[in-house]
Amino acid sequence: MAATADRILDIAERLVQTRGFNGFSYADIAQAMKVTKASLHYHYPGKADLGKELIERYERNFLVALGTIDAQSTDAREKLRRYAAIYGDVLKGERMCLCGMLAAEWGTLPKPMREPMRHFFDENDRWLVKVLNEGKKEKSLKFSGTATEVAQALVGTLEGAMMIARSYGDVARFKAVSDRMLSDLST
Amino acid sequence: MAATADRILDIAERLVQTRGFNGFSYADIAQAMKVTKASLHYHYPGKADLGKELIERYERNFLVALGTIDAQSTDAREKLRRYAAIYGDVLKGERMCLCGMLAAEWGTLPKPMREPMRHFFDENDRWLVKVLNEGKKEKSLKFSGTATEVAQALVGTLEGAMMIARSYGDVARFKAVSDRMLSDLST
DNA sequence: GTCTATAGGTGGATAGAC
DNA sequence: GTCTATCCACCTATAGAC
Repeated sequence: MAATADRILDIAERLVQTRGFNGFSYADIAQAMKVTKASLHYHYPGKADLGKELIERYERNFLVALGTIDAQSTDAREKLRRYAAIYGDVLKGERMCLCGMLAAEWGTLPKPMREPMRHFFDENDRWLVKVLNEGKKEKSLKFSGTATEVAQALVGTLEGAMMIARSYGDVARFKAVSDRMLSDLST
Repeated sequence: MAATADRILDIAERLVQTRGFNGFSYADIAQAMKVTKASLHYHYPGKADLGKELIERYERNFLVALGTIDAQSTDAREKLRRYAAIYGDVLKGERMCLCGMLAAEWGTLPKPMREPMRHFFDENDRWLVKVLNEGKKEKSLKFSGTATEVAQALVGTLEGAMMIARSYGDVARFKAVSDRMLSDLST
């Protein structure tokens, strides 16, 4: 039954985004679901297995959201605005980006989770580079340097600003940084 | 004897910067120093006490470094370049910024460490705002929006880019983002 | 200040009944 | 699939000898 496995992921996802991968245990999930720890091991034998699934589902959902942005936006500037809004919405839920959190925990992250985590950022870069070039061509965006550099700066800024704003409990702080960045890129 | 207490901080600092506050234990420090765990508790009764001292020393050292930059730089643009270089040097040592790491672990961070951690960022902002305004006045720097917004964007970008670059083992990736940001602010 | 010894708890994980 | 029961490693922390 995928339902249980998915509920586990839902709860684990929230825990990682708020407390980090090293900051939660099977016991936390078990308590939230009102099952025993042993049941969880049936669905995900080890914590690293759970973590890997978590990242892969998160990336799938993220890519679907980017597809929706592509389908519904009129220009590249609007796409970028909506991209940043995703991060803002996560922060409003008092969460960090799942992969931003895991990047911070890189030093202790189980091997099977490392490559999938970077893959998330690679896909983000790929989409952003596409949008940035599109925006330059249609003249809704302007920037100096390569699109790749700008894309990486963009992700870095959003992840970093999010992380710091969360520790101040101040979503407006994130919004100010995000808006300024977008206006700097706008024609 | 301050020497032992300081050695403990040295080792704990490296551990937090590489593995996070939840990613190391008294046993790790004890092993590295070749003493027992019990000895460490004599110097720092609880892990939160150790963490608090860690942040406060880190901030003191950081502020000294900023003072040196103030004393030795010819203009604000140069100050900013050297500020970013501090982050780059930390990353070259395969470490994260201590407080960037703790910001990611906000959700599980012991209460006594929270305010000191934010104080570090407040002091960074304060210094950056001063430098940014100075640079605008002397025309070595240019930017839109308020100096506070730019300062917060700057710290966010450096912390975020650092975190992601570390997970790629790619210092050049950080340097590219950092350099681009500085050139965008330069006249 | 540092040690031995240990308490009391929690971590991830497994065996085997139902 | 979920349970009870249990394992063992590790965690932070303390008492008390030296």
